[in-house]
Amino acid sequence: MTPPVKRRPSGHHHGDLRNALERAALELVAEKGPHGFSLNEASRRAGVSVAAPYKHFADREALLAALAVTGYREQRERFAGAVSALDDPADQLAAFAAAYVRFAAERPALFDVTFYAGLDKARHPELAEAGDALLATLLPVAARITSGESAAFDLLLRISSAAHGLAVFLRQGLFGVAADALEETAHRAAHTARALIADAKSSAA
Amino acid sequence: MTPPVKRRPSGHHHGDLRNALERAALELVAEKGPHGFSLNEASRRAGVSVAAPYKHFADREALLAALAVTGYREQRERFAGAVSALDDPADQLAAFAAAYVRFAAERPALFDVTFYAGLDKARHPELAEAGDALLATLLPVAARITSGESAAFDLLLRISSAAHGLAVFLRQGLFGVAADALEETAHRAAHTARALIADAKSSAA
DNA sequence: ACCTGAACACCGTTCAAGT
DNA sequence: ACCTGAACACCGTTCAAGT
Repeated sequence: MTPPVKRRPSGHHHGDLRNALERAALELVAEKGPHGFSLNEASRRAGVSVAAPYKHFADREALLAALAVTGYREQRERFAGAVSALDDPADQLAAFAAAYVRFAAERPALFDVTFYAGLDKARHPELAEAGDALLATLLPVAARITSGESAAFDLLLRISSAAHGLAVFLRQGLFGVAADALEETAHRAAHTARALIADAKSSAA
Repeated sequence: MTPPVKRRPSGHHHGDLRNALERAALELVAEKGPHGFSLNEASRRAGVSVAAPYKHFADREALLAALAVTGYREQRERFAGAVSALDDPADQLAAFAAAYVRFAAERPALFDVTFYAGLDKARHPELAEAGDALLATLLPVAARITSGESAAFDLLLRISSAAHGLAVFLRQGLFGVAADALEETAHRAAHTARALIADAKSSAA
């Protein structure tokens, strides 16, 4: 039997304060929204002083940025999974669009932190990198449909922005999109993706 | 010559503190982003005590909600203008999509407050109303293209979410969309709208 | 009716000090 | 190396009091 990890030598921590803080932060966002997160409250939940986080994160924003990187990474994994499960590139992009909406619905706190925490990309280059990695995963798929790299980027941007818009509407209940209309909205994203693919093909012809 | 309005009887205000606070708030958001706004700083800029705003707004969120209503209203005006300048419904919806992107680029602070301030619609029914008013302006246009109210709503939702996604990407510099690529992005939104219209027509046929 | 002054709990951040 | 304790400026909000 593994010993319980509850006791920690007072004055030190259990060795993974960084992760504990990230988890507490995500909890807080889930409970009170991206604005309800405070470093002090997260410290309290992790059982440390309010000064402790500064040994692991430069400031409040840096913790959020770390979570956002996690968000991008999980998106990339989901998208890669959706792509690798199919063969036809149009099917793959439609699945990507649906997965985008599903990510927002199934990981709402992570989605909000990643896209709604007001993180400045210029101040957090890791975010730009994570975003580029996402793009790099999908670009080859789009390139199998279009002729030319530029057209592939264009198509991918259109599908992504349409999926993002639907994901945001779903998250915020905008435009009459009910928060529980996940399947309908995911289907809508896939449908839109197919329409944009058809348009890209007819433009190329 | 109209007398300068600078002097105010100390102890009272110039009579429009509410507006002065809203302007100061929008200034702050423009300067430091939607999270950089504080009621105290806005009070300072308006030249009143930190308690004064509470005679005009229930709390910090209520001020933001008032600004968001302004945002929806200005959007509606812009969209109505784009629609009334044209005759063909497809042209009108394409112009609407382009205007959506332009609003984000030309009124960034207002766009951010309206969509990125984390306002809870359940707690601010005025927001839901303003959003519905927007929808009501565009629905008849979409209905001229589709057969049936439900299909019109569907088409409008697709065009709006695509435009919203592009607007967000432009505002946040996501997905390689440069912040200064306004015309290109507006054109992209219009193009996407036309593709979705074509798809709606072919689905109906 | 509209505003001030003072107060409270809370937050982000810093820094010297402890182990 | 990693954390605490105490401190600072700042914030949202309340309330009694002033005119």
